[in-house]
Amino acid sequence: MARGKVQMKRIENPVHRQVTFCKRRAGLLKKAKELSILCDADIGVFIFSNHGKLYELATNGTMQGLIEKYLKSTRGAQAEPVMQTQPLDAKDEINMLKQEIEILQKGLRYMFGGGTGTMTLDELLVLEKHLELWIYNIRSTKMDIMFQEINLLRNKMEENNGIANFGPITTNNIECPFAIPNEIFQF
Amino acid sequence: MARGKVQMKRIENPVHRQVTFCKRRAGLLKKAKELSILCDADIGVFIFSNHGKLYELATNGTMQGLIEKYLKSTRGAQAEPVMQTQPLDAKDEINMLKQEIEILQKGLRYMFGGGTGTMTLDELLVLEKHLELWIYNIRSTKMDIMFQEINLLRNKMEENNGIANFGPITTNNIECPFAIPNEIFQF
DNA sequence: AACTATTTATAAGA
DNA sequence: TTCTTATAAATAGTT
Repeated sequence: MARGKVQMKRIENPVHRQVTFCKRRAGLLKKAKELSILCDADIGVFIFSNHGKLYELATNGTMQGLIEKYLKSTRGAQAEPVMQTQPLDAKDEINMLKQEIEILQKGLRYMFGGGTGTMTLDELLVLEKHLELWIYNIRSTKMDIMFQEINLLRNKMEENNGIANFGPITTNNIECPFAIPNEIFQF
Repeated sequence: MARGKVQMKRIENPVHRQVTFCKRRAGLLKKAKELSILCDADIGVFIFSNHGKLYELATNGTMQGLIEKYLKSTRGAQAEPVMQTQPLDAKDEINMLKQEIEILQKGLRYMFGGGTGTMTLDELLVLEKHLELWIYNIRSTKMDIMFQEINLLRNKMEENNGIANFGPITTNNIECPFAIPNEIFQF
């Protein structure tokens, strides 16, 4: 467009092509932005260079949002390639949540282990002890909850029959390790 | 850009805006096509007019294909066949993951709050399972490390005495559940 | 839509 | 890449 007309075909010289790509890419994105502003339009552009690098512009909100809008818009007309936005959203959300779980777990590791991803034997021992304590606490709490529930049940029964006689109480995997004093049912 | 510079803001006159939209839209799509041809790039453009009408260009293949490429590119190397999971499964998975996150977060609070929070029995069971798995992984890792160390030690001893005879190997709480073949000490 | 007067974009060179 | 500049293209305002 300057210093000579350009032939509309692939530029074979790679350096030349790269330079032109840079310049025209910038130009295209600028034009897109201008159109969007002047005419209040919503525009998405993505450009993959011949080596696969992505350049993008979404004039309003995110590219994700625009793509969804696009898919909605097209499926109305075509009636067939439908129902694709939902799975996309879902996939995204799942990935995000999985990442979040990763992070939480990493966070836990940091707090207990004290840092690195590759832990030493000693660190592992410390972590293991922490977790064992944690599980112990969880099991205690489970016990507490079950006792409370038994207590409630017991009180209800008392209203009718007087005090019943329970056998040994177990939860999931654990037998209650101590005798349950009757006082526990009486506050 | 001719007969006067243009202010870079929304054109308020609707007729004027519509005309400019037409002209510049054509220009943008032309530029996109040219860039694609000249520089061997893969370009997607979609334009929604302010009244919601869609204009699009996909320079190579379909917009669908481009969008998939885009999503793959932005999502990192996940490279899944993007559009095919069942929405219901996805929703289920999302809910499960969300619940899991809740539980992990509560678990953190629970641990650092010194024990009791307000976790339900079911939540405690889930957390317990997490921790059990975690401990299992820790113990596996410990095993690996110890085997490695034994291996090193063994090699050193070989330099002096030849092959020694180890008894059953145990780590903290777990006895090694299988016989260790002598070959393991010989690379 | 067509027609220009101008502004922009940009090819080639440095 | 970036800058420069001659020229090709795009396009704002008008018809």
